[in-house]
Amino acid sequence: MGKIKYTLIKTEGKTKARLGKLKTNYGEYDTPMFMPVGTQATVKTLSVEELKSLNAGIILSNTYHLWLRPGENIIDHAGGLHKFMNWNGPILTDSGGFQVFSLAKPKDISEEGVKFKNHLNGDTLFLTPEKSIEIQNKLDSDIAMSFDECPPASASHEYLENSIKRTIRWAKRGKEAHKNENQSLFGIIQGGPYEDLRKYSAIETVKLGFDGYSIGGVANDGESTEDMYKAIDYSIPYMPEDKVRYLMGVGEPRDIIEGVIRGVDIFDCVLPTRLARHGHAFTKYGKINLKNAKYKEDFSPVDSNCDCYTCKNYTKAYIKHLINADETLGARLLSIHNIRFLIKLTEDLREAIKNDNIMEYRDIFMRDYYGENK
RNA sequence: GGAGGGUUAGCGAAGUGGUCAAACGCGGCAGACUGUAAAUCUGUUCCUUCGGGUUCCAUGGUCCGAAUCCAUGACCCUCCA
Repeated sequence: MGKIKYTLIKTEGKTKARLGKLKTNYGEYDTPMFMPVGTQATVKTLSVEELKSLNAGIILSNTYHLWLRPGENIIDHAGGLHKFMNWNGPILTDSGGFQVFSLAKPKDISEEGVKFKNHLNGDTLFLTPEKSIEIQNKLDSDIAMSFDECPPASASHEYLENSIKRTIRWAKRGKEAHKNENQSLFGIIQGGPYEDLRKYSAIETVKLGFDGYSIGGVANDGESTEDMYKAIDYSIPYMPEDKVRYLMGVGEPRDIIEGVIRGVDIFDCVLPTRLARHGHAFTKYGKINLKNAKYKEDFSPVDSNCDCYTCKNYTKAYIKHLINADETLGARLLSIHNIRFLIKLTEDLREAIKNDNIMEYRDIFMRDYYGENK
């Protein structure tokens, strides 16, 4: 048991795409990798057996949500998050940084920490970098994230400059508060789409010395895809080669591919499970909406190219019926498929890196999925 | 046999003289969703060649004007015999 260890195996011939290995407390995993999100200590609608069957590696959980419910002490008493949720694979906990964006107002953010309105009962709460790390230590996840401010896409250069500096000070405080020797701690690079800010944030964060680094603030509320790629391109050059690189919150297939090409190793996203609950499915030929009337009598699988349990056993017509009837099995079957789709995408990307033909892979994928040649 | 109440768009249900092609809910049809306050949210839902046309059980009437008032009929419900 100990810290996570990243080993770079090779870099793809013509791009920055990296093939790597991640040694964790719960086994070794290949990167690039997609990590399903299970905010409340559950990947919504899925059992851990189902997750395993998808070849999932690391899964995510969330400090803020588990802090409120059931409380970190209960999870501690249960023997940690792995035991509590019966997941014997690696877990990464987000720090609550995203909730700074989604629940707090700018005026609630101070040097000391962030004032939240408890979304369950309206109580006023205060989360600090130290508190976030302390909670994550107790949750006993394998990877803890630094507590950062995740500013909205509309934030100005001036606002962002102050914000990233504070986030760096918070990262330092969090690192000093971090006590769990079996838990890795990652730093987060912010700075919006600005080259100078990303550079500054990356250099200063790396100076503090973390076990891995992530790029944040690219998938909050309508950042353009262009700005996301800028954020990656401006951050990557300053991120160490021997540490894993994590692009937070990204899961649109195009963005995973573009992220990998730019040198990102791991991704997480709520998209596959949320889309599933809303009746949508990723397929080789683009995203489809099972609610559409045209699938009423379509007795073919969601994606005939897919190897998942759902595609091997169920038809579009049946899943459409389940979604329309508001039956939870529909959401579950589509969650299985959508997560598998993204994990399979990363498996294919690893293969393409091995074969030094990731650009060709991208072009074919884009043509099939988006019907374009980008 | 007597006394009341009712009939509104696919369904349920508001509306009781003009601002009504008719609230709202459901259902239907689409769209959005990127570190999950998200099994949520948004749009649309009589026909249309977008000028307009035809509607509120049916027919007739009053009125400048009717889903709304009057008459008759049909059907439904409740209570009394």
